[in-house]
Amino acid sequence: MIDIKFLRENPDVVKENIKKKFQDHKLPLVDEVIELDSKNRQAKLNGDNLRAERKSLSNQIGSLMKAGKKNEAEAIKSQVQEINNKLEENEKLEATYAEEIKTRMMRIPNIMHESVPIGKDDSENVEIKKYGEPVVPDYEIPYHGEIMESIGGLDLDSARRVAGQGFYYLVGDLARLHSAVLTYARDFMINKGFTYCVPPFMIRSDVVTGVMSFEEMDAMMYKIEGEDLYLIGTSEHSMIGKFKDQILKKEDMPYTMTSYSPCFRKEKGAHGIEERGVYRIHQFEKQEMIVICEPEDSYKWYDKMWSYSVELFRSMDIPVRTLECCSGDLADLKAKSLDVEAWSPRQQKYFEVCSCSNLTDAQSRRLGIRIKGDNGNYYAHTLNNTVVAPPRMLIALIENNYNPDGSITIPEVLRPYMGGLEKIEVK
RNA sequence: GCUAAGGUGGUGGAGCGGUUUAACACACCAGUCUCGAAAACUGGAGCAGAUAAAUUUUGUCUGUCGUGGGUUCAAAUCCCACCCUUAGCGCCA
Repeated sequence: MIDIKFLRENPDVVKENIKKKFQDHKLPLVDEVIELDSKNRQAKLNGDNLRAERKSLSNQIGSLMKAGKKNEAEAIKSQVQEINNKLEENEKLEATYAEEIKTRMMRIPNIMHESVPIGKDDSENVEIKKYGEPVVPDYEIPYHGEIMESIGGLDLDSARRVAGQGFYYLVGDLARLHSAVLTYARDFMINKGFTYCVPPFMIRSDVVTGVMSFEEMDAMMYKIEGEDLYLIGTSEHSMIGKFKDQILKKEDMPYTMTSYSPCFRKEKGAHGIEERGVYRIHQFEKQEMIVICEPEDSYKWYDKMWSYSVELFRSMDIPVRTLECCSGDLADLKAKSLDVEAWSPRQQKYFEVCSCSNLTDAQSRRLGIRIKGDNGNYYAHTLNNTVVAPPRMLIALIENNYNPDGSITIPEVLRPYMGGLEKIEVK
C-alpha cells in the first residue's frame, strides 16, 4: 500500500507506475481514490464538528443535572438527540468512504525503483550476471525424481496415498542431505551476523492481509477450519508479522534475521503442482533471510542479501545467475526484486531457487511497522530473500553433482553435516 | 479445554457513568539556578486523522484506557463477543 498523501500530491507518478506494470485497467483507481478521499475528508470534518458539539452539550447536561436543573437538561438532551441522528448518517458515510478507499488503495501497486526494467511478463526478465561455469556433461542426466528414487531417497507413491499429489517422503541419505543443506544455510547466515529464529507456522488473518495481496492469499494460503488461522506460505509472513503495530527504536535498526520454517502453498493457478518430482509442491522447508531497516539503507541491504544467496550456492559449487524481475512480473507490493537461479545441466537452463525482494514501506504501512524518529515516526523498509529452499534446491544440487555411475557427490561444505559422507550411491 | 482474577501512557499504579482535559509516583526532555553537575524549582511530553495560519513551526478539532459491537444525552467506567496475561485444574510432546 502506498501513502495516500503521496497519491494525492503525485497522481501522475502513481499512474505512470501502473502503466509501466501494464496494469492499465487499474488506472481509474487513482482518480477514484482522489475523489473519494476528498469526500471522505469532508465527511470527517463534518463528523468531527458534530462530535465536538455533542461533547460540549453533554458536558452541559452533566453540570445541569448536578445543579438539579432537570428541565433544562432535558431540553438539551433533545438537541443532542438531533445531533446524534445527523451523526449516525454521517458515520455511515465515513465508514463507506474509508472502506471504498482502502479496497482501491490495496490494489494500487507499490512505486517501483527507477532501475526496474520494463517488460510485460517473466519472459522479459533481465539476466544480470552468471556465476560459475554452466557445465553440460557429455553423459545424460536423468530427471531429478528418477535420480532421487534411484538412490532410495524419494517416495512419491506413499505420499500420494497419505496426503495426495504435491507431497513427498524424503528417505535416508537424501532426507539427511535435506536437513544438512538447511543446517549449513542456517550457520552460513548466522556467520553473516543474522539472528536465527524459529517462528509460528500459523498466523491470523490480519497478519496475512498485511503481508500479501488478496490475489496471492487466495492462490497460496491454507486456512485452518473453524479458526482464524492460516498455515504460512513462507516464514517471511510470521517474521514480518512479528513487528505488526510496533514502533521500533532507531538504535535497534536494522533487524537482520534468518528464519527456518516449513512452508505450505496451495499453488493454485498458473503453474500448478508438478506430478513427477519435487519442483513445485504443497509443502517444503525453507531457510529465509529478513531485514527490517531504515528507508535509506534498504537498497544497500537488498544488494547484500542476494549476494549472500549467490555466495551460498557457489560454496556448494552450483552455477547460478541473477535475473532481475521486470515491471510486469513484479508483485504489486514489491519495489524491486531479483531471482537467483541455479543451473540445471539436464534441462540446460537456469531455474529459480531464491527470490530477493525490497518491499520498501508497502508492508510496513499495511502492518504499522514504524521507527521512532526525532521529528515524528516513519515507516521502516522490509526485505526478504530465500537462503535456501529444499527440496527444490536439491534438484540443482544432485544434477550438478551427478556422476556417470548414478552416484551423487556431496559438496565438501555439507560433509560435516552428513557424518563425513562423500557420496550417495545408487541403491 | 475448564475455573478464577485481570488487561489503563515509557514503567508502576489510581479511577469503576458527567471539570478525567487519565490522579499520584518513577523514568524522560527542556528551562531556571551553577564554572559545570547534582539537588531543588518551573514547564513539557504518546499515537492516528482532519483543519487553519504560517513555512517545517504553532494553534484548533476528532478519535484512541487489549480489539470489535451494544446501552446512554454522555463510556476507561455498564452489557455482549473475541484476543491476550496470571494462577489453579485437566490434557499432552
